[in-house]
Amino acid sequence: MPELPEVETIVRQLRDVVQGKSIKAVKILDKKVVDVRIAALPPSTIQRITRRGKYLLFHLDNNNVLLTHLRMSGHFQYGKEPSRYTAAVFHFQDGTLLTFNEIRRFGRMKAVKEKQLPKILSPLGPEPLECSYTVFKQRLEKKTKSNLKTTLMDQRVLAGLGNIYAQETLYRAGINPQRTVGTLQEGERKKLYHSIQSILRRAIRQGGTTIENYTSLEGAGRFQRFLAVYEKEQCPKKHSVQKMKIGGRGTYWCQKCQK
DNA sequence: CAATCGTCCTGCGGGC
DNA sequence: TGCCCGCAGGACGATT
Repeated sequence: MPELPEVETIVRQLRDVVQGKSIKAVKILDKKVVDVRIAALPPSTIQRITRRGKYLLFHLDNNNVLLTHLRMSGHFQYGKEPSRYTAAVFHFQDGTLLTFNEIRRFGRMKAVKEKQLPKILSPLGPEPLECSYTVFKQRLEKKTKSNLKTTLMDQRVLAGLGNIYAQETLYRAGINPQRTVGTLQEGERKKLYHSIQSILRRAIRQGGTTIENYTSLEGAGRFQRFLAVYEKEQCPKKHSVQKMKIGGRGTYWCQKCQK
Protein backbone atom coordinates (compact mmCIF):
# COMPACT_ATOMS: atom_id res chain seq x y z
CA MET A 1 0.00 0.00 0.00
CA PRO A 2 1.83 3.03 -1.17
CA GLU A 3 2.01 5.71 1.49
CA LEU A 4 4.06 8.90 1.46
CA PRO A 5 7.53 7.28 1.30
CA GLU A 6 6.49 4.87 -1.45
CA VAL A 7 4.84 7.58 -3.54
CA GLU A 8 7.86 9.85 -3.03
CA THR A 9 10.15 7.03 -4.18
CA ILE A 10 8.05 6.43 -7.28
CA VAL A 11 7.95 10.16 -8.08
CA ARG A 12 11.74 10.40 -7.92
CA GLN A 13 12.18 7.39 -10.15
CA LEU A 14 9.59 8.61 -12.63
CA ARG A 15 11.43 11.91 -12.85
CA ASP A 16 14.57 10.05 -13.80
CA VAL A 17 12.94 8.07 -16.58
CA VAL A 18 10.05 10.03 -18.08
CA GLN A 19 10.23 13.67 -17.02
CA GLY A 20 10.73 15.79 -20.14
CA LYS A 21 9.51 13.09 -22.47
CA SER A 22 6.83 13.70 -25.09
CA ILE A 23 3.77 11.50 -24.99
CA LYS A 24 2.96 10.23 -28.45
CA ALA A 25 -0.14 8.22 -27.54
CA VAL A 26 -2.03 6.92 -24.53
CA LYS A 27 -3.89 3.61 -24.62
CA ILE A 28 -6.51 3.13 -21.96
CA LEU A 29 -7.31 -0.44 -21.06
CA ASP A 30 -9.32 0.08 -17.86
CA LYS A 31 -11.77 2.96 -18.09
CA LYS A 32 -12.76 2.58 -14.49
CA VAL A 33 -9.25 3.29 -13.28
CA VAL A 34 -8.09 5.76 -15.92
CA ASP A 35 -10.12 8.75 -17.10
CA VAL A 36 -10.75 8.18 -20.82
CA ARG A 37 -10.33 11.89 -21.51
CA ILE A 38 -6.61 11.39 -20.99
CA ALA A 39 -6.37 9.66 -24.36
CA ALA A 40 -7.92 12.70 -26.01
CA LEU A 41 -5.47 15.27 -24.62
CA PRO A 42 -3.31 17.00 -27.21
CA PRO A 43 0.21 15.55 -27.54
CA SER A 44 2.12 16.75 -24.49
CA THR A 45 5.44 16.72 -22.76
CA ILE A 46 5.73 15.72 -19.10
CA GLN A 47 6.97 18.98 -17.66
CA ARG A 48 7.17 18.04 -13.99
CA ILE A 49 6.24 15.18 -11.69
CA THR A 50 5.23 16.06 -8.14
CA ARG A 51 3.65 14.56 -5.05
CA ARG A 52 1.08 15.87 -2.58
CA GLY A 53 0.26 13.49 0.27
CA LYS A 54 -0.31 10.16 -1.45
CA TYR A 55 -1.20 11.79 -4.76
CA LEU A 56 1.19 11.68 -7.66
CA LEU A 57 0.90 14.39 -10.32
CA PHE A 58 2.15 14.54 -13.89
CA HIS A 59 2.19 18.14 -15.06
CA LEU A 60 1.74 18.29 -18.83
CA ASP A 61 1.57 21.07 -21.42
CA ASN A 62 -1.45 23.37 -21.62
CA ASN A 63 -1.93 23.25 -17.85
CA ASN A 64 -3.18 19.69 -17.93
CA VAL A 65 -2.38 17.49 -14.97
CA LEU A 66 -2.72 13.74 -14.57
CA LEU A 67 -3.81 13.37 -10.97
CA THR A 68 -2.99 9.87 -9.79
CA HIS A 69 -3.76 7.94 -6.63
CA LEU A 70 -2.31 4.45 -6.28
CA ARG A 71 -4.56 3.32 -3.42
CA MET A 72 -3.75 -0.28 -2.57
CA SER A 73 -2.07 -1.77 -5.56
CA GLY A 74 -1.45 0.82 -8.26
CA HIS A 75 2.04 0.77 -9.73
CA PHE A 76 4.05 1.95 -12.71
CA GLN A 77 6.37 -0.03 -14.92
CA TYR A 78 8.80 1.49 -17.34
CA GLY A 79 9.86 -0.28 -20.50
CA LYS A 80 7.78 -3.38 -19.86
CA GLU A 81 4.97 -4.68 -22.00
CA PRO A 82 1.41 -4.34 -20.66
CA SER A 83 0.15 -7.12 -18.40
CA ARG A 84 -3.35 -8.27 -17.51
CA TYR A 85 -3.39 -5.56 -14.82
CA THR A 86 -2.39 -2.69 -17.07
CA ALA A 87 -4.91 0.15 -16.96
CA ALA A 88 -3.09 2.53 -19.29
CA VAL A 89 -0.04 2.60 -21.54
CA PHE A 90 1.90 5.79 -22.26
CA HIS A 91 3.85 5.65 -25.49
CA PHE A 92 6.63 8.20 -25.77
CA GLN A 93 8.08 9.87 -28.82
CA ASP A 94 11.40 8.08 -28.31
CA GLY A 95 9.75 4.66 -28.55
CA THR A 96 9.79 3.86 -24.82
CA LEU A 97 6.67 3.18 -22.79
CA LEU A 98 5.27 3.50 -19.29
CA THR A 99 2.42 1.38 -17.97
CA PHE A 100 0.07 2.20 -15.10
CA ASN A 101 -1.13 -1.02 -13.52
CA GLU A 102 -3.82 -1.73 -10.94
CA ILE A 103 -4.60 -5.17 -9.54
CA ARG A 104 -7.46 -4.24 -7.23
CA ARG A 105 -8.73 -1.44 -9.43
CA PHE A 106 -9.07 1.06 -6.59
CA GLY A 107 -6.43 3.40 -7.96
CA ARG A 108 -7.36 6.35 -10.14
CA MET A 109 -5.84 8.58 -12.75
CA LYS A 110 -7.78 11.56 -13.97
CA ALA A 111 -7.17 14.61 -16.09
CA VAL A 112 -7.58 17.95 -14.37
CA LYS A 113 -6.51 21.52 -15.04
CA GLU A 114 -3.66 23.04 -13.07
CA LYS A 115 -6.09 25.74 -11.95
CA GLN A 116 -8.38 23.16 -10.33
CA LEU A 117 -5.60 21.67 -8.21
CA PRO A 118 -5.76 24.02 -5.23
CA LYS A 119 -9.44 23.26 -4.80
CA ILE A 120 -9.08 19.51 -5.32
CA LEU A 121 -6.17 19.24 -2.91
CA SER A 122 -7.46 21.75 -0.36
CA PRO A 123 -8.98 19.15 2.00
CA LEU A 124 -5.52 17.67 2.57
CA GLY A 125 -3.59 18.47 5.72
CA PRO A 126 0.03 19.62 5.58
CA GLU A 127 2.93 17.59 4.30
CA PRO A 128 4.32 15.81 7.36
CA LEU A 129 7.91 16.56 6.41
CA GLU A 130 7.25 20.25 5.87
CA CYS A 131 5.18 20.66 8.98
CA SER A 132 6.53 22.39 12.09
CA TYR A 133 5.79 21.05 15.55
CA THR A 134 3.54 24.05 16.18
CA VAL A 135 1.41 23.28 13.13
CA PHE A 136 1.34 19.58 14.01
CA LYS A 137 0.03 20.46 17.45
CA GLN A 138 -2.61 22.76 15.98
CA ARG A 139 -3.78 20.03 13.62
CA LEU A 140 -4.26 17.61 16.50
CA GLU A 141 -6.12 20.17 18.57
CA LYS A 142 -9.13 19.85 16.26
CA LYS A 143 -9.41 16.13 16.97
CA THR A 144 -8.96 15.86 20.71
CA LYS A 145 -11.77 13.35 21.18
CA SER A 146 -10.74 11.12 18.29
CA ASN A 147 -8.73 7.95 18.30
CA LEU A 148 -5.04 8.74 17.82
CA LYS A 149 -4.12 6.16 15.20
CA THR A 150 -7.18 6.92 13.10
CA THR A 151 -6.31 10.62 13.31
CA LEU A 152 -2.76 10.02 12.07
CA MET A 153 -4.26 8.28 9.04
CA ASP A 154 -6.76 11.08 8.45
CA GLN A 155 -5.49 12.82 5.31
CA ARG A 156 -7.25 16.04 6.33
CA VAL A 157 -5.12 16.21 9.46
CA LEU A 158 -1.78 15.24 7.91
CA ALA A 159 -1.32 14.12 4.30
CA GLY A 160 0.59 10.95 3.61
CA LEU A 161 0.50 8.55 6.54
CA GLY A 162 -1.34 5.27 6.02
CA ASN A 163 -1.84 2.15 8.04
CA ILE A 164 1.78 0.98 8.17
CA TYR A 165 3.47 4.26 9.08
CA ALA A 166 0.79 5.22 11.60
CA GLN A 167 1.58 2.01 13.48
CA GLU A 168 5.34 2.33 13.16
CA THR A 169 5.45 5.94 14.31
CA LEU A 170 3.30 5.14 17.34
CA TYR A 171 5.58 2.28 18.29
CA ARG A 172 8.65 4.46 18.02
CA ALA A 173 6.95 7.13 20.11
CA GLY A 174 5.98 4.53 22.72
CA ILE A 175 2.29 5.45 22.51
CA ASN A 176 -0.67 3.05 22.62
CA PRO A 177 -2.65 3.37 19.36
CA GLN A 178 -5.93 3.09 21.27
CA ARG A 179 -5.30 6.43 22.99
CA THR A 180 -7.39 9.47 22.25
CA VAL A 181 -5.63 12.51 20.77
CA GLY A 182 -6.52 14.71 23.73
CA THR A 183 -4.79 12.44 26.24
CA LEU A 184 -1.33 13.13 24.80
CA GLN A 185 1.03 14.95 27.10
CA GLU A 186 3.28 17.60 25.56
CA GLY A 187 6.29 15.30 25.75
CA GLU A 188 4.46 12.44 24.09
CA ARG A 189 3.20 14.66 21.30
CA LYS A 190 6.72 15.91 20.64
CA LYS A 191 8.03 12.40 20.59
CA LEU A 192 5.33 11.42 18.13
CA TYR A 193 6.16 14.39 15.92
CA HIS A 194 9.84 13.47 15.86
CA SER A 195 9.02 9.81 15.22
CA ILE A 196 6.97 10.76 12.17
CA GLN A 197 9.83 12.89 10.86
CA SER A 198 12.52 10.30 11.34
CA ILE A 199 10.55 7.28 10.17
CA LEU A 200 9.30 8.95 7.01
CA ARG A 201 12.78 10.25 6.17
CA ARG A 202 14.35 6.90 6.75
CA ALA A 203 11.66 5.11 4.75
CA ILE A 204 12.24 7.45 1.82
CA ARG A 205 15.98 6.83 2.08
CA GLN A 206 15.26 3.10 1.95
CA GLY A 207 13.02 3.38 -1.11
CA GLY A 208 9.82 2.65 0.81
CA THR A 209 8.36 -0.53 2.25
CA THR A 210 7.54 -3.50 0.07
CA ILE A 211 4.56 -5.46 1.35
CA GLU A 212 2.70 -7.62 -1.11
CA ASN A 213 1.98 -5.52 -4.17
CA TYR A 214 4.09 -2.45 -3.80
CA THR A 215 7.05 -2.19 -6.08
CA SER A 216 8.68 0.99 -7.16
CA LEU A 217 9.95 1.24 -10.71
CA GLU A 218 13.23 -0.24 -9.63
CA GLY A 219 11.71 -3.08 -7.68
CA ALA A 220 11.40 -3.67 -3.97
CA GLY A 221 11.88 -1.08 -1.24
CA ARG A 222 14.05 -1.81 1.78
CA PHE A 223 12.20 -0.27 4.72
CA GLN A 224 10.44 -3.55 5.56
CA ARG A 225 13.73 -4.53 7.25
CA PHE A 226 13.16 -1.76 9.74
CA LEU A 227 9.54 -2.43 10.60
CA ALA A 228 9.11 -2.77 14.35
CA VAL A 229 5.55 -4.01 14.75
CA TYR A 230 3.72 -4.15 11.42
CA GLU A 231 2.98 -7.82 10.68
CA LYS A 232 5.50 -8.80 13.35
CA GLU A 233 5.19 -11.34 16.11
CA GLN A 234 7.78 -9.65 18.28
CA CYS A 235 8.83 -6.04 18.67
CA PRO A 236 12.54 -5.07 18.56
CA LYS A 237 12.69 -5.66 22.33
CA LYS A 238 11.40 -9.21 21.85
CA HIS A 239 8.04 -8.57 23.44
CA SER A 240 5.05 -10.21 21.82
CA VAL A 241 3.14 -7.94 19.47
CA GLN A 242 -0.65 -7.63 19.73
CA LYS A 243 -3.01 -7.30 16.83
CA MET A 244 -6.37 -5.62 17.02
CA LYS A 245 -8.84 -3.62 14.96
CA ILE A 246 -8.89 0.12 15.32
CA GLY A 247 -11.34 2.01 13.17
CA GLY A 248 -11.88 -1.16 11.22
CA ARG A 249 -8.19 -1.46 10.31
CA GLY A 250 -5.68 -4.05 11.42
CA THR A 251 -3.33 -2.59 14.00
CA TYR A 252 -0.14 -4.07 15.46
CA TRP A 253 1.31 -2.76 18.69
CA CYS A 254 3.35 -3.73 21.74
CA GLN A 255 1.62 -3.67 25.07
CA LYS A 256 4.90 -3.32 26.94
CA CYS A 257 6.54 -0.62 24.84
CA GLN A 258 3.46 1.47 24.09
CA LYS A 259 1.59 3.10 26.95
C1' DC B 1 -18.55 15.50 16.49
C1' DA B 2 -16.92 10.70 16.37
C1' DA B 3 -17.41 6.08 15.19
C1' DT B 4 -19.17 2.56 12.28
C1' DC B 5 -20.70 0.53 8.20
C1' DG B 6 -21.12 -0.32 3.31
C1' DT B 7 -18.98 0.13 -1.16
C1' DC B 8 -15.52 -0.62 -4.56
C1' DC B 9 -12.28 -4.95 -6.29
C1' DT B 10 -9.22 -8.83 -6.49
C1' DG B 11 -5.89 -12.16 -4.72
C1' DC B 12 -5.11 -15.05 -1.32
C1' DG B 13 -5.52 -18.09 2.62
C1' DG B 14 -8.33 -21.02 5.55
C1' DG B 15 -11.37 -24.69 5.84
C1' DC B 16 -13.08 -28.90 4.33
C1' DT C 1 -6.53 -31.55 -4.97
C1' DG C 2 -9.65 -28.12 -5.63
C1' DC C 3 -13.43 -25.29 -4.60
C1' DC C 4 -15.90 -21.83 -1.92
C1' DC C 5 -16.02 -18.25 1.32
C1' DG C 6 -14.53 -14.40 3.63
C1' DC C 7 -11.12 -11.08 4.58
C1' DA C 8 -8.00 -6.97 3.74
C1' DG C 9 -7.65 -2.18 2.76
C1' DG C 10 -7.77 3.91 1.27
C1' DA C 11 -11.17 6.97 0.57
C1' DC C 12 -15.67 8.43 0.81
C1' DG C 13 -20.53 8.77 1.67
C1' DA C 14 -24.37 7.52 4.68
C1' DT C 15 -25.92 6.36 9.04
C1' DT C 16 -25.89 5.76 14.03
